[in-house]
Amino acid sequence: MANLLDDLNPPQRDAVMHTEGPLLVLAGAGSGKTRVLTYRIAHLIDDCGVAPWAILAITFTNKAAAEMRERITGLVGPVARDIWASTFHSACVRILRREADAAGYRSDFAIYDTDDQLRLMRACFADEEVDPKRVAPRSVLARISDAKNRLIDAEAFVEEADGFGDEVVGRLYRRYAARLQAAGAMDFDDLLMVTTRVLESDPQVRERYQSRFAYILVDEYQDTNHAQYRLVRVLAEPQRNICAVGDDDQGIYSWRGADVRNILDFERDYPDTHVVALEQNYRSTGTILRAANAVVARNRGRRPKALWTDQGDGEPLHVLACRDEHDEARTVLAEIERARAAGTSLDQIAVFYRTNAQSRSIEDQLVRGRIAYAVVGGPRFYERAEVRDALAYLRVAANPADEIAVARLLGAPKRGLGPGCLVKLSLCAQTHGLAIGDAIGQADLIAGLNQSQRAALARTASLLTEVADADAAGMPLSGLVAMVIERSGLRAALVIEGTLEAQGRIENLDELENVAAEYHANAPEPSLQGFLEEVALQSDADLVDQEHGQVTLMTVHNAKGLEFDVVVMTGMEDGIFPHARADEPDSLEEERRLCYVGMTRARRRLVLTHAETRAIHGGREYRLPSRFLAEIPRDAVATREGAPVREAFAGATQRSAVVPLEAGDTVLHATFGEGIVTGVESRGSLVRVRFSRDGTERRLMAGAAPMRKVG
DNA sequence: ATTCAACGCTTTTTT
DNA sequence: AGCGTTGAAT
Repeated sequence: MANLLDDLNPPQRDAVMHTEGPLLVLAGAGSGKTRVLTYRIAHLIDDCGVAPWAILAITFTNKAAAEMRERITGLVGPVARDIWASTFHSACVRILRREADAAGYRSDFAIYDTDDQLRLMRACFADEEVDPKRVAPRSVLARISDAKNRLIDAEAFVEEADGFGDEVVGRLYRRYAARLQAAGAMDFDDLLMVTTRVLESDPQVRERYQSRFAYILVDEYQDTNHAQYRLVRVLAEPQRNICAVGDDDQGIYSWRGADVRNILDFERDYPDTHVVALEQNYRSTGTILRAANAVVARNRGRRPKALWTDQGDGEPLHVLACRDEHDEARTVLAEIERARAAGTSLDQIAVFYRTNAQSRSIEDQLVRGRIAYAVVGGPRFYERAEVRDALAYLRVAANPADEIAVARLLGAPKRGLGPGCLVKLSLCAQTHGLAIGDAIGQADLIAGLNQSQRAALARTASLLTEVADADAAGMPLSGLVAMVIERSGLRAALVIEGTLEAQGRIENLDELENVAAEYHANAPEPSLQGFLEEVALQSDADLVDQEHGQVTLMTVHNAKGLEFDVVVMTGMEDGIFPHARADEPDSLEEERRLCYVGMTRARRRLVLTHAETRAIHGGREYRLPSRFLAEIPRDAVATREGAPVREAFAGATQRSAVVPLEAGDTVLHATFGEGIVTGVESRGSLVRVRFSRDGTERRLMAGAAPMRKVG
């Protein structure tokens, strides 16, 4: 360990060595906070004799937790396995499974994600006879989420309700909470709220975890909400060995209840706090850093700080104006090809955007350019309809009370079991005191069903029982998944459909089987419940794969914690970034922090693009460059105008005037090697080339592609 | 009672 | 451009 400390600069070392009492690490972007966190834990274990299981390390994503554990393993060996390193939500689930009794739940509770929540809320609207067109179910869910994040349960909400709107929300909140409870389910916010409530109200449970977790570390502390704040606070007592790491300039989740005050007020909450500021940046060039600092410096109410680097200035930023989103996409493509020609590997290139919808035009262009890419956070695998359908069977097998999953499974595949049938089923369950999933097997108790419906229900019931039995008998998960896919008829229905789209869905079902097999092979204690839990708590950011030679496309939110040699930030336009709905001063400041987060992901080259017009909601709108662009010092930017694509096309004409490419020419490409021109399009600006190395034919931009004529 | 096809409204960011 | 609701067909 002693020599490990040599890897650290003085403030980093200070943060690692200060083990007792509250510690606040203000870690600027790229200042090596992960290293501090891992070394600190290694130091606790190796030098201070702290038991690994007495350490609770909270990270923002599961992936970050896994990586941290891996790095600590590298430092202290396999004992790192016993550290509790996880997200808030995962840690809460783990506590709640043990303490379900005290929390008033069964230990096999299901976890409802956004989609489940919405379905359940729609049912509540029906119960309460609220018109979903007058009040949006999503907005009610948002209100409830907000309340739960502030630890306000339905009863407290109703008590405080103020005005008619609140009265309606209160009624829906009550109903929603009751139905969740009846379904044996918790939503994401419940995980935090219920855990905190149990810890705060039950002395036995509290004592158990307080004495267990002697050392607590929380990463991304600026993005904790009130419930998380209270959770940490109660767990940290009485020793208060709490280490909070964060950066108030990177708080980007206030819309999700995160409260930057948690980090700004840390010293007030823990008066004897030792504060360490990490301000040396090891990631970016001086120019990128200077530009990002200048932008975020416009925010009021931040801790003043000055990130610095001893690396050189590097190259200037590039701000590129584009005609429209297609032009912008071509610009991105050109930028990627340029970076690749300069020797940057694709996985060191990222494209950011403010909203997910923006990925589409860029994806189209990358497909044309044959650039391998991965979109983080589009339609998630586990959110695809067919995958959810299959999962619904597993969910009901694990928890028959899960009414949302029952509703889902009845409709997939189509077999004459619709909403009417669901109503009868739930009525039957109620009158006979059965879980709704168990009522499926009691079709003879239900009046008004036809013969084929009874048969379908019976088949479904026996499948569910068999899945549950097979699980109990220890059948591997992939076997359970296969059983569901085959026996439910999900696969057969898609095979009959026979379309290309159905083919893709079948592949997704196969992939689910693979995922299950992988889970079974990797999880320490695989179980059906554990699998469903992982599915529910997996985040988009967990799926970032920076090792497979692909460009990464993602929202700026998902980029937090990552770094790339080359970053292209697209859609730098007022109304998009900052977003049009961020019109209040506070939310504008959050947009600015988001911009700062995006900019500071870049190590060497940062390109910002904006389009003059953009297709939005059907129509085409004129857009002004983002005000954030104007906040970047002029002398940090190389290009202010002139779309590079237009430059590229101009260059193409110029160059083709000198060396016009035509079919039959031999060219040498920086990446693909030698090839023969097989065709020319768009008056010479696009050429088709068949490359001899791999036999592929590619369409390339004559002016922009890193390629020259050799014969 | 279920299913399918057309219409109209809506979208920021996510554990 | 996608989804959910509505209305018509089976």
